This record gives sequence, C-alpha cells and structure tokens, in this order.
Amino acid sequence: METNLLKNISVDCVIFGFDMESLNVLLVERTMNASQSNDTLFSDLTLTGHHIYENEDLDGAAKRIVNDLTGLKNLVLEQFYSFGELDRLQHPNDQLWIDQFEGALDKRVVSIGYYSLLPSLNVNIKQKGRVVKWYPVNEISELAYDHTFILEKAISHLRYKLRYEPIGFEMLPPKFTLSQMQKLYEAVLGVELDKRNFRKKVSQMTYVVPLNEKQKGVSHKPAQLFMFSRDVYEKTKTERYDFFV
Amino acid sequence: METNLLKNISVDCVIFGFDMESLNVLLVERTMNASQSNDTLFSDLTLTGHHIYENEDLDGAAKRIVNDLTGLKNLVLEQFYSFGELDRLQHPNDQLWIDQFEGALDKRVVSIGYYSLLPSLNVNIKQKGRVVKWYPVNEISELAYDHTFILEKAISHLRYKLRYEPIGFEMLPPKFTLSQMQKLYEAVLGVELDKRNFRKKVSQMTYVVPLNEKQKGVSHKPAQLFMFSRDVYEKTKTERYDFFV
DNA sequence: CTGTTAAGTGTATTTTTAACACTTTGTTTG
DNA sequence: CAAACAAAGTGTTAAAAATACACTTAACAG
Repeated sequence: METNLLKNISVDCVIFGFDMESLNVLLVERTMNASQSNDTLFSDLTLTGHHIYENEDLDGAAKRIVNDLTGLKNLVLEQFYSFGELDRLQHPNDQLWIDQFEGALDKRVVSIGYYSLLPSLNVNIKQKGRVVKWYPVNEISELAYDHTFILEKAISHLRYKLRYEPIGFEMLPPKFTLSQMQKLYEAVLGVELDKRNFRKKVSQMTYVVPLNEKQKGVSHKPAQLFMFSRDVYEKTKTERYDFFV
Repeated sequence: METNLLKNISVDCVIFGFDMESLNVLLVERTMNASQSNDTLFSDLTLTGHHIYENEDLDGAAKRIVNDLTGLKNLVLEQFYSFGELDRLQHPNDQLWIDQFEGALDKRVVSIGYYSLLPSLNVNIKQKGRVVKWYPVNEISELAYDHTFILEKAISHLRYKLRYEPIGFEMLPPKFTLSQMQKLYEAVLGVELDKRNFRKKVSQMTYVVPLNEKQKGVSHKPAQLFMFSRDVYEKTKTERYDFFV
C-alpha cells in the first residue's frame, strides 16, 4: 500500500494536551551516543515528524504520525504553517543525527506543520524504544532542529484559533466543569480571566450545555458538568468574527 | 547559483491588487492546442507558481515567482497554507498540460501557498508570451488545477489578517484618502461600513497620519490625504487582538 | 452662478466589557 | 457531630465600544 517516502517533504506534529493545569506538548528524546565508547554525544528533545509517502496526502501523513506515537485516531488536526529555511536542519547535531538515522533522505526538507489536540495526558504512548514525555509549554527551552520555532508558530496559531472557534473542547473531557474550561482558556491564552465574567459569557453559548450531573469524588462542593454540542454550535453560529474575548 | 528544481515541491502565489473598486487577482491564461491541427483543446486560468530550487527557501521562491510576473520586489508576502491532496493535479487537462510542459517534474506535488499585495493594478506585467490579466475576485469561477480552492483559502486568510493587522495599506498608494481606505476594507471584507463610524475608528489609529495635502484633480470637494506610519504602529501597538471591526 | 459630486462632521442609544466580594455546598478532620 | 476547609456559584454598577442616522461644505463643470 504505502510506497516510497518523498525525500524532500516531511510533516511535523505538535501534540498538545491539557491536564487542568497547563498546556503541554509531547516531546521525544533524541540521544546520540558515540559509535564506539557509547558516551552520550548530545541529548535533546524533538517534536514528532516523519517524511510523507508518495501516495499519502498531508492530512493523512499527520494522522499517521500522531497515531504512531499515541495510538489515537480522530483527533483534531490543524495545519498551521510550513517550514523550508535552508538552514533548518544544519546544526551539527542535526547533521550527525540525519547522517546516522536518515541517511537515505535528503538534507533539504520542507516540513508541513500540524498540531493536534488531546483531551488528556493519560495516553498510552507507543514508546518503541523512544523516551516520550509531556512537557508544559511554559517550561520548554531549546528543542532540536528548528522545532522551537515550529512550536512557537503552533502555539500562536492555536491561540488565534481558540479565540474564534470552539476548538478548546477537544482538550477537555466530554463532561467538564466551567472551572476546567476557564483554566483551559487561561492556560492556552496565557491570561487570567474573571470567573463571573467568564461564566456570563459562557452562559450565552447555547452549545455549552449543562448536564443533569455533578462532579464526583471531590472534597468540596461538586460542580455542575457541561458538554459541548457541535450540533448546536453549527446550527447557531453566525458570521461572527470573534469567538472569545 | 541556482541548482536543481525540487520535483515534489512548488510555491503557488496569489497576487492581489486593489483598484479602488474591488479586490483583484492576477491570473494567467493556460491554453492547450492540439499538437497537429492547432485547435484549442482547452483554455482556462491559473494562479502563478513554480517549483522551488534546491538551494532556495520558501519565502525566496515566492519572491522570485512574484518578481518573475510583475517585476516588483519588496512586496508583502504571506504564506497562508500548503496543499498536498493526491488528486490536486489529476484532472485530465492538468495531466495533459504537465505531460507536455513539465514532463521532467513529478505528478505528486505539494504546493506552498503565498499571497502578495500590490498597491495598484498598474503593473508592467512581464508577459513572456503569456496572457496575464487582473480579475475581480468576485467574478472568478473555475480555475485550473486546485487553484479555486487555493484562492479561497488565500482570501479567507487575507480577510482574517486584515482585521487584526495593518496590512491593507499595502494595497493603497502611499498617500490615500479615508474613502479609499474604507472602500478597501469593504472590498476585502465584503461588507458595507458606515462612513462616520469608520472615520471615528480610524481617527483613533495614531498611525494613520493626516498629511498637509489634499487630493487633486477631482471634480468635487478634494479629500484630505493620509499616510500609514509603520513606525508609529510598531511603537503604539499593544497586545490587542482585534485590529479592525 | 447653478448643479453635481463626494467630503466631512456629532449625537443619542444600545451593547459589551470590566471590576468587584460574599454565600453555598459538600467533604474532611478533630 | 461540629468546625474548618475548599472550590462552586451568583449580580450590580460603571466605563467603553458599537451602532444608527442626515445634513452641510468645498471644489469643479457647464
């Protein structure tokens, strides 16, 4: 079914997850050992990406890459930008790595950036010998390749999108409280929101529907649970331009 | 200097221009004649695009492509989306065309979409045997390849960008009137705006600066001329999210 | 000097945003 | 079982922004 990899084109995926505290990204450790001594030459972190197959479209490649790492399907996948700087893989570490592990591929690679949104950090990561972990976006410093830049572009696209479309619910459980929803908006947008004003605004969103159910297992007053109805959203959305804030 | 073309990667450019009436796009006629009889097999319109060179980055390719057609440099260039559907060049007409004129290149091409903004339709188009013309975006029906889709994506990106960033001035002359500016916003956004409310809003934009100069050669009350100051804009912009409307 | 054309201007109303603090409810602990 | 704890839940007022709306002015053309 799958045929050749296109040697000049890859897809890089930024996998976002929200843990009711902060916005996180799934990163893969890249550790290079000296061929003989087994000393570590360098160790850093990368997003996840892969070249695309000749008979695979871009969305399909992004799906495959996310599925390869998380086992999940049907996630939101959003293409946000493409990266083709000549020096994007030219750091010595990157060159070493590519020579060793991707020798057959090209050093000139244009990468199409996608991000996907996960409803939880509790995912069975397919390690496949890799070390894969969640990192809060605010605590990430330098990534390998040009992945710091790619991540920044992804975050700003996500922020934009979150304001104008109901995309945040993809990072919440199907039943969520308003405080959780507020924390999500605060974490992604990087702002503090007023509880009463937030709730006033949400109460006008007919597609955020209260359930006959309350939070359980918490040691305080349990909160009302809500769900997002895409159905209602599609039917009530007008040609508004600002979704939120 | 320039080396090989990458056979799987191209850049397609949507060149927008504003003529104080409507938003226009520069399109190239594509006419295919039967090899012997010289009858026209088909004739349609395309955006302008080209494969990228191995040692050329994406922005550079976009610049080259726009310059090849218009001779202009230093235009605003904005990457808006990438297109990699498997069937994007699979229409029989497209296949015929590619076989004849781009035989050496691949049928599987991922194209990076850019748009650029021109301050006028008065451009010396480098015809090079091509027929190149401006078309109002509202009057464009079917384009070749997947270019209708690409154009739609470009327009919606431009609309978004126009609301939040002072990008419209790129399509106005250096000295412009408020009516011209209003018409630009109306043409791009596809809405009608109230003159007084529009002016009230613009008067708060300190970076739209009145000049000591009036319109000349019009047969009615001449309008005050204004200029856009990027300088002032950069210094006064805050972390606002909505630029306009 | 009259007609034509687009420029230019202000106010009142509605809507939206922003700021702000106490009470309620269920759980835990002593 | 009473008290302490923790987060849920709730309204009002003031300021700012958006909207709707119609007449006067300046230059040119005939």
